[in-house]
Amino acid sequence: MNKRSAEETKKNILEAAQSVFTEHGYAQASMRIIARAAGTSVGGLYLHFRNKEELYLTLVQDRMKMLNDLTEEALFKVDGPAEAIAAFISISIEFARKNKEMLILQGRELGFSFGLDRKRAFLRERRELLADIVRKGINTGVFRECDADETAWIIFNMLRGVVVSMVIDEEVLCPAEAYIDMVLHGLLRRNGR
Amino acid sequence: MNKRSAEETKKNILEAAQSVFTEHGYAQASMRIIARAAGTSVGGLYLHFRNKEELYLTLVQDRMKMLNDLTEEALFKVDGPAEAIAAFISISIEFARKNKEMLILQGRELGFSFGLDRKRAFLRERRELLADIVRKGINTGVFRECDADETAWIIFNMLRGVVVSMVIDEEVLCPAEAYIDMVLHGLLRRNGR
Amino acid sequence: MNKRSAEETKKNILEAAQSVFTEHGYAQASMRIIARAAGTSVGGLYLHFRNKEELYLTLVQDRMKMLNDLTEEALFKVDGPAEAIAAFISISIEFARKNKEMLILQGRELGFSFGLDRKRAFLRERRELLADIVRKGINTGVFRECDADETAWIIFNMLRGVVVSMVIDEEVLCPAEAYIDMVLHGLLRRNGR
Amino acid sequence: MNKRSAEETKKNILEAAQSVFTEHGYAQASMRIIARAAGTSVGGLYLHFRNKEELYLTLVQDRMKMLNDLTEEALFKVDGPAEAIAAFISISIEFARKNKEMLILQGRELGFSFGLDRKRAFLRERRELLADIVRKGINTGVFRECDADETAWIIFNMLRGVVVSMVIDEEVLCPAEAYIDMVLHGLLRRNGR
DNA sequence: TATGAATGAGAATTCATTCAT
DNA sequence: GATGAATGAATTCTCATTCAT
Repeated sequence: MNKRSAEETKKNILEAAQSVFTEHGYAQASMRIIARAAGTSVGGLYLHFRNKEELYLTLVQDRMKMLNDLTEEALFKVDGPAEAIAAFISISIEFARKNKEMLILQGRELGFSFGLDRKRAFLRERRELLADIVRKGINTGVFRECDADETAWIIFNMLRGVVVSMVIDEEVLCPAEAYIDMVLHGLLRRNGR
Repeated sequence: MNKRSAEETKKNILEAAQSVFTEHGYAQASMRIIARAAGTSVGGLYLHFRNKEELYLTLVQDRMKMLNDLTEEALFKVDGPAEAIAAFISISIEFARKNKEMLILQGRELGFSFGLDRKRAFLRERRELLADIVRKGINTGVFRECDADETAWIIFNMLRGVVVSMVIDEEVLCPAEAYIDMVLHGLLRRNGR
Repeated sequence: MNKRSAEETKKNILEAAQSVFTEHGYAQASMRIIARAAGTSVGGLYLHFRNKEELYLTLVQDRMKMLNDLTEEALFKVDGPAEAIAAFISISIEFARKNKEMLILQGRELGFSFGLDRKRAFLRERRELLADIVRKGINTGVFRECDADETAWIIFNMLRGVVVSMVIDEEVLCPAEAYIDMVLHGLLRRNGR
Repeated sequence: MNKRSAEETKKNILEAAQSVFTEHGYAQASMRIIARAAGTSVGGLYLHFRNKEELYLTLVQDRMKMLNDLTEEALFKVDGPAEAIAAFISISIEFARKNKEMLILQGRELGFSFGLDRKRAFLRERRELLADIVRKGINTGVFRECDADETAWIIFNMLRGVVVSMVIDEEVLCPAEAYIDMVLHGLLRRNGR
């Protein structure tokens, strides 16, 4: 086969793997099942990925890049820090809705290999992106004075919790707007409101 | 051996199991390793727990009860909904700091047995507790008008995200006060502030 | 405890063991289950029997003796070889009905230990008893000329088949009389009949 | 490896398994031993059979089919019910001599799965075949009046006893003719004989 | 005597990975 | 490149037997 079809096979495998990982979890997803789902052979998997871990991590990288691209694109279209925060939250929740467990099947199962480092780098980057937005909001007087890094952590963890919720709760999620509202306004009643 | 030592052994096993589960995750924590960590034999494990799942679930039940007790106690001492929210958040984060992964090693790995149902019931209960506080806040005019259930979900998921963060990030957490602040005040600058 | 109650305990254990062996088979009958059924402890079992095999074999010896006693008693009351054959068959089937698997759970599972030898001796003895009856029948002209030993084997195996049937078939057995009839008359139509 | 060698391996395994089951019995025949005997690995066994039970049952099905084929063939060549009975007995004993324990290692050990049902169906079928022969013998006046079903049961159980004897007794068997004679003539002296 | 917790070898089964075809 | 049979180590779990109490 030529390069193109090799690339296609790889894509096939990744898609199949995602659905299998999503359904069974990492440990319970056997290479045999993934191969079958991808319409290839067990050996075929090893032609494209050195081992199970690499297959999994490739998948994760893919999603991380995808989320980064989506976020970048959305922030580009947006004006002002409040809108930026709103966009960040919307994109994150929407993405999570579509990729669910992919985001929570964590490196812990994989034994803290290099994959975790990359994930951490990715997470840090996103947190810093958030912190930048917050900082800008404070500097322009749109947001109240606060520690931008801490605030970024908080919003970020809130979004991670949404992912957990999707995996565990089997209930309808509340809309992204509610999260945005909470972040922007908090709970306390405002004067003159 | 007498009953006392049986009870002690059980406690030993639970403690060892917690540390092994915490370090390796559920799937990678083998009964052999747990037995070794508990200073007992593989067979000994099965003398006290019917199987791996029961061992794990016992651990989880323990923590759930512990957290419930702590929360109840804290809320009893507190005045007003804002303080109640603050207490709920503090307690949750403090507890998570001490129990880490125990709260995130999820049912998916265990095949969605009754264990998951109990966890869900536990989570629902806590969410409802939160919702009650929020409702009271709204009714007394302390909190702004909002959907109490949604708000409870949001705060709850934020706290879950904190747990995830503890498991993954290996970084210093921002203090509970920051979370409380965010929930109570939100980000936007208030008039006259 | 004194000797009497020790003897009673032993009897208790044997009875419990029989019912457990009968229900689970030898391999699946665990000492724990037998102990529980006997209302004693696992250790208690080993106070009365050196090991599982000895417990089982004791049981088998008991039944063998019981069957021998019953047979002897019945043959004593009977006149003529035809009646003796009939009695032997009746007793055997009746006994099998009451003791079922005890007779078929065989030494093979136990690794051909000395137990098998005793069983074989028992079986040989019974076959010889049958052969004696047949021989007497031939000598007195009641039975036709035939090889008495072979005939004993045949009748004996027929009775073993009845036991197998009880274990496997879960159907109503045909009455002992039918077996007796077959043995005495055979299938072919007789002249003048 | 190609399909041919897969098929061959399967055959190898079955042959090895038969000899191991025959020697140790079902419960004591471990997959490790069977694998070693088949010159393959433990995992290899599971490549061809879902589990131990399936491996065993495949073996049993094979023998059942073989015996059915042999019987059918023999009955086809034979004239009259007496000869048919004789053929049935000869074939059964000859077959048992060659396949020994395969026929007696029982379903009880296997937990009464579907395997037992098939065995029972097989046994019932054979009993009915016998009953048909007997019925025909009665109708044509060759056999005396009797209950054909009961008679079939009796002959059948006799043959099962032969199998038991082969497994247990380690002695020379008496020839099939002796069994045939007993079934056809019975023990009692006939008039004018 | 009696108990039952503890032991550890051994069972069935799974599965990532390799490699001859 | 592609296949899928083969490997064997690792997993969970069972159980006869021992022994401190």
